[in-house]
Amino acid sequence: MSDGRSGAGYGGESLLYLTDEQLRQGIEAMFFAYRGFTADPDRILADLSYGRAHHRAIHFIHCAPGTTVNNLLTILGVTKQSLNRVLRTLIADGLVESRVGAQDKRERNLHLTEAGAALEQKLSDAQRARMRAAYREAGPEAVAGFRQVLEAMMDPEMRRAYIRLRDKA
Amino acid sequence: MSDGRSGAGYGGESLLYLTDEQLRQGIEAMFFAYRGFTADPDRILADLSYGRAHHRAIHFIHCAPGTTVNNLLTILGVTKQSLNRVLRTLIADGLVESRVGAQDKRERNLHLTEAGAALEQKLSDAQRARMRAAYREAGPEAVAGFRQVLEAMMDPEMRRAYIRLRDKA
DNA sequence: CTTGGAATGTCAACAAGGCTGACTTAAACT
DNA sequence: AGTTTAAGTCAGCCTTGTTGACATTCCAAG
Repeated sequence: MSDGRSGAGYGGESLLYLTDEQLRQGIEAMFFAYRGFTADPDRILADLSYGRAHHRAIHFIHCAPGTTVNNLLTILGVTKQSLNRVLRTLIADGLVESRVGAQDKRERNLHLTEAGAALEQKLSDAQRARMRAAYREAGPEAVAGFRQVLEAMMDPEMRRAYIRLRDKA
Repeated sequence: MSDGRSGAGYGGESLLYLTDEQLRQGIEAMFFAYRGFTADPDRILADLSYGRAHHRAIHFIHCAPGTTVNNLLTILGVTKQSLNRVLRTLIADGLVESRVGAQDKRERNLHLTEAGAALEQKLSDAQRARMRAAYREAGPEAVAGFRQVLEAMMDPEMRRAYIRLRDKA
């Protein structure tokens, strides 16, 4: 399994022969890049004594206003108890509003308040600024490739969720 | 290379104009992809009651055998107390060996034992398998772009560390 | 109509792994 | 000799994951 090289796939193997070393570099690139990716929002959140979990909740509530707790759970891939803790503080702090469902009263529909939307804006401005700079530096074709590889790296279920969100916009 | 258009409704021509929506999609792609990226090793580690922190330590000790604690600290971006907790269990479990430095006896040079190397192999085989599949699916040019964007997204300091590791190999 | 099961959300307690701060030890440098 | 540096330790805190127990609501079968 580790002759330092990995087998060739169907078609065009001469162009795509992936050594363990090349793959290892990709792994490290993901590690370091993800750190950069989260660094700016993390700094903002630290001042507010929130964490990355709060950011994720705010992000997806912003993208899908009125979503239920269960929806959010699936997207975020955490337990409902874990999410609930974060949600509770956001609601207590007046950033998120939780309305009892109209048809099904078991559900809660989640929305950002004005204050919540303002924080969302601040956080994503910071994150987008870095992303924009990286996109500009790398160029359009690199960006297309970037997105293709990321998509191929997702778990199938998450990939479907991602595509659903993408196409809705 | 000249038509520059590849799926995903992402036209390269629009890159001077990076809409918030396009950037948001990139942000979500990073989020979902990173989850996939860590999923396989996480499963293996859970059975051993280790966590991602142990994986990272093992990974970088493997890449730079004989590295010092201080080096590792800088690469991983955590405090020595945090790293020490992880390192202590790895040493106690016989996966990592800590040798007093030859020239500077204050330093400790870290190496994987045979058992440590075996676990490293198992973890990175899993992670590489996914990476390889994603690379194959996306194709060589996408991979080049992927790496370029990731590199541009890193903090400058981490970028230097990344390049140093890359060029050493 | 009632009742039992499924879905949804909440509360409590615990563990991993970050963090800070204070301190020790040993070696190196000046 | 005195200072600085590398490493390790102890204590305690916070965020954010986890399970388990529980309350509420809905719906469908009896």
